[in-house]
Amino acid sequence: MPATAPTTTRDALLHAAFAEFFRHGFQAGSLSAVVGAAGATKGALFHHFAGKQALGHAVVDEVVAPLLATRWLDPIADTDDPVPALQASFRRWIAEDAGSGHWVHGCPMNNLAQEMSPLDEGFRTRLDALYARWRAAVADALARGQRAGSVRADADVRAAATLVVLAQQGIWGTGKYSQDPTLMSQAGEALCAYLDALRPTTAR
Amino acid sequence: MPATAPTTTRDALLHAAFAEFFRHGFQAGSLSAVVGAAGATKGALFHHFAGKQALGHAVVDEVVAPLLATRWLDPIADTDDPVPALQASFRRWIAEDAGSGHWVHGCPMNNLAQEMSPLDEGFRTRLDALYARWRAAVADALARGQRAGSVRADADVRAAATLVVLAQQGIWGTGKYSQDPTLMSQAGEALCAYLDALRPTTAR
DNA sequence: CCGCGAACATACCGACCGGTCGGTATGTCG
DNA sequence: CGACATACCGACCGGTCGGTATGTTCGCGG
Repeated sequence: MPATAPTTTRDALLHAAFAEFFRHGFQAGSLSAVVGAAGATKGALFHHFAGKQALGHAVVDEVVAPLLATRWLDPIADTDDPVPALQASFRRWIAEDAGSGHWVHGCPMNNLAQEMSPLDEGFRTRLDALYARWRAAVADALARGQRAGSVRADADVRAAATLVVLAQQGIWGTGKYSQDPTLMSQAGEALCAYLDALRPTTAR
Repeated sequence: MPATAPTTTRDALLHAAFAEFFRHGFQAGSLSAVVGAAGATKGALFHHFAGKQALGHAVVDEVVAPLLATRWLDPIADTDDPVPALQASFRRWIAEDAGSGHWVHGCPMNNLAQEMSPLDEGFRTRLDALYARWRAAVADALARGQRAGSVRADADVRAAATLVVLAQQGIWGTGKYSQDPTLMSQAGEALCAYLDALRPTTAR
């Protein structure tokens, strides 16, 4: 076994690449900056990844996808009352990103999807699949809510799930260009109001 | 006099730059490609614009802003019944972009806002102002609807306007990564359903 | 008819990019 | 201990980028 575990250098590169692409975009992101931030060298990077494109794909698979799961999928995976769960997620992550300052760079997943989808089919299929999984998770949670009586029976769960995910893109995008956390949370509250309308009238 | 009038060269450069930045983004967009598409030269470009940044700002001021006005602002400028007007706009532009194929590149204004806002304050302030004007136009239209009785009096027009504009970003973003016009129009219909809920219950 | 500046064109520059390649250090294995 | 593999290093390459310096054309006031 080598002195340093092989996964450590690779992971350092992967996370440095995620940060670099998050801040500057994929195309404008510099591999020299990535290896610098990771404390590695070009040789190490090209040893572990076939090229910039492969590095980007690995970032989606191994960094972005788990982030999506912990942030948005897991919190609604088992709930029978999805409306407050979704509202809590939105309020929590809006507040957290506003506090950390990460919000000025938008949503990493949406950034990559918007920049790379028309240019690289590998990026597009990966990110399209992630967004489809996201919509399905929201739709499933809403359907469970319908069965449990916490969501109106006449609600179109597929359309609602599409709107929720699409609104997440819009909210983080709004924060990015406005650099105004007030506007961002106002946008979040507008979505929360929409979600409230999905509850049965008796529960309101 | 040159073979082409001076304003024509400048306009050709401007529109070629708009197309180039729309397809490849601002940073990845090439000035050589711009001058090639415009049938001009580097000398002409740097004669009319101080640099790539100034060219980009001019594209926002002189191409994107008028496009926003004709597409989204003018159609709701005077209406007292904003809900069907907004729905018609969304359905029309979704259908048009799906037909032209432009939709795979998303929304030009949102593309620039997402890419350049964290990097260039000149872009950010311009695009932030355009989005603010957009939100104001929607909110004004909804307020007129309230006065005319075509919009529920208890609706929060500011929050609704924020959601409508944010949803536009999300819908075009969804079309871009999914490359699925069906999903895009489904997203549009989800928003139209939300808009329907803004009408008075008696009108439904 | 002349000069003069605006409107271009052409040739070129340095910087930086992703990617390559010869080499090395540190193992493992028979 | 020799043969080989993995992990990593860093100088270097071709190419493209935004930008510039200089030359040329041409309408137009005098």
